Amino acid sequence: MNPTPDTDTPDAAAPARGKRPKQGEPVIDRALSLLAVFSDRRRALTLSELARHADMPAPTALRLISRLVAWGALERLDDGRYVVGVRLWEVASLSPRGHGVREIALPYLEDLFEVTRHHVLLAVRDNEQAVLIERLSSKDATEVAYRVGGRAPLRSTAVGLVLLAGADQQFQETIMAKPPEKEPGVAEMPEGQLRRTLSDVRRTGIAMIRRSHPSMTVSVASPVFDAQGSVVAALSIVVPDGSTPPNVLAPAVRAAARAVSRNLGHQATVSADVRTHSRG
Amino acid sequence: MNPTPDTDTPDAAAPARGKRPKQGEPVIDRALSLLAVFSDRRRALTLSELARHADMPAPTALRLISRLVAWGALERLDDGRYVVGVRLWEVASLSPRGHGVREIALPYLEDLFEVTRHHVLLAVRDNEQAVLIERLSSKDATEVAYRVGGRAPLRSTAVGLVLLAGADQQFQETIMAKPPEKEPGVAEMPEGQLRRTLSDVRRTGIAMIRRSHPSMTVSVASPVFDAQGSVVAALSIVVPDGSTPPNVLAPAVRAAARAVSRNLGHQATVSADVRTHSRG
DNA sequence: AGGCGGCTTTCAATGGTTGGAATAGTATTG
DNA sequence: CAATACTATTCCAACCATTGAAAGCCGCCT
Repeated sequence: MNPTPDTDTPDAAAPARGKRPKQGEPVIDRALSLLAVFSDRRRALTLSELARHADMPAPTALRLISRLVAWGALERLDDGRYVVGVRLWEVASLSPRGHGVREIALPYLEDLFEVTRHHVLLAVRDNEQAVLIERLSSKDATEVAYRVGGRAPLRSTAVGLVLLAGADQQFQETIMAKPPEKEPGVAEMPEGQLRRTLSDVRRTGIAMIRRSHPSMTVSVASPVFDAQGSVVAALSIVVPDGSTPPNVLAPAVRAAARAVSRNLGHQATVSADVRTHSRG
Repeated sequence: MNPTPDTDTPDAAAPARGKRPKQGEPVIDRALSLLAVFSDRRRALTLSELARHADMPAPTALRLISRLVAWGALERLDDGRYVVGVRLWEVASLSPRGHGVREIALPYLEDLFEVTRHHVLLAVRDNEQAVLIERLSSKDATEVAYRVGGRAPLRSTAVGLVLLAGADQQFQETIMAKPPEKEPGVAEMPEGQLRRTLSDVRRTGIAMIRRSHPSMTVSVASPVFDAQGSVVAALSIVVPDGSTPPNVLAPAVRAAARAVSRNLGHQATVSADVRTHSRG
């Protein structure tokens, strides 16, 4: 029912035909932005949802998605919605900092978990946050804040503090220059105290955080080193506040972290003089 | 090199300039084929290696890779090589059939593992193979054939048989029409026996495979169902041949698989076919 | 019985993409 | 130390994959 179906002459000033408002973004970026739409809360999405969130026309989204589905990066459910596919998961499992450390650490995490029956976590740093690589939990454990694959702030979690303490100086300054992420149930640390804490973490190999939010818990974390002596991950245990005293947990966590480090090729050199002088 | 270096006028018959040998492949496919180059054996690759294996010119590969790195799908190591990135792993962790079932199944896998101290596996089907989603192993367990993220044949592994038995009829016929994948250390099954085996698996909820290759082991697997009653995964245990009798393991594996199924929303209806469960 | 929303196909215009060539950097060899 | 070989990176003109409005479908709600 077009009100003016007659005149097929758009006349002058009507280049409405070939219009391409905002071409210019590389195809890959668009495809990746489609993947980025998926989140903890959005695990199954329709075409239009994907198109909307990735900010592109439906036909374009469909074409890209079809390719992703053909390859296996996405899968289509019976109801027409799309989910992240096993093929992508498969490739991602080759990520050294993802499944790589996980695979090596898992047996030790299991031992720790079996002995304590509390949450055991493994996390790595990605940019300005910690990413949870693994979490072992019994069915009846306390409520926990983070899920595997999720992100946590550096300044207000035990694993975060460990990873931050192990990062290079410049990065630490960058982080401290920024306002801290608000984290519910965790006391915010003034900069001075944070610096002292980080220094302590480096010295003792232990970070500790008490939080009250999802539930009253204490987290104890310890760094995992690679062969070059860099902190590549943080191992932690989360227990209900008041159950096992933290100072009892610390040695177990440290021991587990050291075991993992050793398996990563870290030479647990005795204290000092670990300076390598190579490349500027 | 050029026999006529003088005249800078290419003159006629010099179409060497604009040559387009084999353009025509969508950009995404190329990017994905770069990701596909990574494998268990190739976890860190140089630009030229990637370009070679993905069969594309280095500049093209570089451009695509740069985008992938910018997004976090790949990461660049200090030595210039590329590895799969944490960001990709993060998105992949949203895969329902990957980390999804894993997350739900993990506590039960842990229980089973803790009691038996043998390998516990979780696998899903992707196309014509099983993909290993999770594997719990103690540090001192027997040698094992597959790694998490790896693939296994459907016809010659316990999890494979379970997944095959749970697939739709048409798919099963497709598989059986093809020559079986050669698998070292596993006796090949003639079609008739395979059909009988699959039928047994459906009836009893248990598949069993004895293999001699990496070491002498027996695998016992059982299906995991979703709310619709489809087989979405297979749970299995792998023990050294001659240790625990398989008929002792079967109930434990079945129970664990059922527990996972229930958590996935499966209503364990009492099937008419299963009137006597203890096969006598 | 019509409107609405989402999904899919079509197609001409075009700009992102391409890859040879050249340059720069780096490791290996004589 | 030069020669060699390889890899990584930049450049750019030709061009084809990509684009998105438009229109056709389909199912659903009213």
